[in-house]
Amino acid sequence: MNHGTSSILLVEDHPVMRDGLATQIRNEPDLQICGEAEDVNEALRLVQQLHPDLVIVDICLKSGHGIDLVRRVHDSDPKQRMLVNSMYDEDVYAERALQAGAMGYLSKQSARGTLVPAIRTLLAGKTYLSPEMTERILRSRIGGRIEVGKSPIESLSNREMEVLTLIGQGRTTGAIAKHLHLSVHTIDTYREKLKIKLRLSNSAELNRFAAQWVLENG
Amino acid sequence: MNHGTSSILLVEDHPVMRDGLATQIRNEPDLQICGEAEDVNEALRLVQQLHPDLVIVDICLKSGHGIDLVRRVHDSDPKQRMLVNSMYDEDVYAERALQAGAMGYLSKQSARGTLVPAIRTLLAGKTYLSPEMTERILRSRIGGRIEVGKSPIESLSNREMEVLTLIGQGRTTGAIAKHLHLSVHTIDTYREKLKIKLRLSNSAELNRFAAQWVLENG
DNA sequence: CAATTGCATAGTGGATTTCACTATGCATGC
DNA sequence: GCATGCATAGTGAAATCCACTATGCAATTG
Repeated sequence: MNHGTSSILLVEDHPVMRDGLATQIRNEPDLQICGEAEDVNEALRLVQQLHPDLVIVDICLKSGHGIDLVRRVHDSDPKQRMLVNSMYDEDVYAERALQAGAMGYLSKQSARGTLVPAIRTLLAGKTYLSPEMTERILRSRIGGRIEVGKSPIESLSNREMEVLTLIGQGRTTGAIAKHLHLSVHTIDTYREKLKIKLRLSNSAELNRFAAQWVLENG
Repeated sequence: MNHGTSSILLVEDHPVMRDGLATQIRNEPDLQICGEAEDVNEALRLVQQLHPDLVIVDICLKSGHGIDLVRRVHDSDPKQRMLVNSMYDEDVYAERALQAGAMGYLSKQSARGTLVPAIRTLLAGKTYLSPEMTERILRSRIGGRIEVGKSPIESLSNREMEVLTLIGQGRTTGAIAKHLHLSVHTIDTYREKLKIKLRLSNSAELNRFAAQWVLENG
């Protein structure tokens, strides 16, 4: 597959962002965009149908999380190459993305012009990470020593993080339940878990923490 | 200024996103990108130097917040037209952006192809908001026109402001009542008053607003 | 001056959320 | 196979939210 053109599927619900990715990719004669998807279901369908050489997934999609998509694609085809593209400042999602089955992670900080090298690295069957991320992950894996400034945020599960974000956007328990198609009891349980993990003593503090967190990180 | 080409300054620290914006703008012969900035200081310098017809500002920048930039530019030149571009799902920033002095707000949800119409609307001296946002804002201020630059915070009484601060510190209704030696009912009434005056639709939004306000002021 | 308006305070009652529990099914890991 | 963690959901009592009404006191205004 490497000697012809390589097909790329874009999963991105932000139109301007999609244009940005497309523009950079179209400059490369041997790369071709074979499809675009805006949500998880559409993306899953297209992956099955087109079997692209590479899928580029945005972390945050309208319906459902990018990480979910990565996991589901990885479950159905562990060989599918996926590059996760994050718009957030902080790399709270990097390790999660890799664990879910992505082979590369591009953060907002990534310098102009890293997209194409990242794509080529993945197409060559290798893993792409920014130098900083590589450094960070290696240090945390090998040393095992206490990481300075490590926030309890990182101990949150994906679902917990998702709920935290929604709380921080000022949504009611009921609204969150509806949004995620879950019982209010379930959201309630997540709130309790969040309070324990983040060492907050009541709902008011959780709301405040979530609001600040959303302001500072996506 | 409207019969020649219009100059646009991009303030965006995400390279792919910048490409996306640039691609769409370059399709229009009468629009010209006169500069690009990646952080607040560079942006301020370029605005002073180039006096562009329009500045497009991303909400979240590496160093400092996009809203800050909008406020600072607005303070130095209230006539400068600014369009805020948000990558977030929810419109937590929309009203803040307008209050800070922006004349338009594009969210992630904005349909493909709303960028150029938004630009033209601003260049024509009008305000651009998505239909949903317009609806939302109009509903919350029936009769009153949109006054940018004036915060509803100013309409709060001293006691109301005090309660807002305490809410933003993450305190319970009960805790606030005890702290101020008042009945919980009274605090409850203040909460309701605050929601009305600040045009928030429920308690969750009030908590979020208060937390953000305390972060930035108080 | 009487009337209105705004503020601080507090109550009622039904709907919703919080909070501290328990519980099940499914993975992962040792 | 047995512990641990995650996602999900329920129960019941306490707290809170939310939309009302209400009172007393100031300042403003016609």
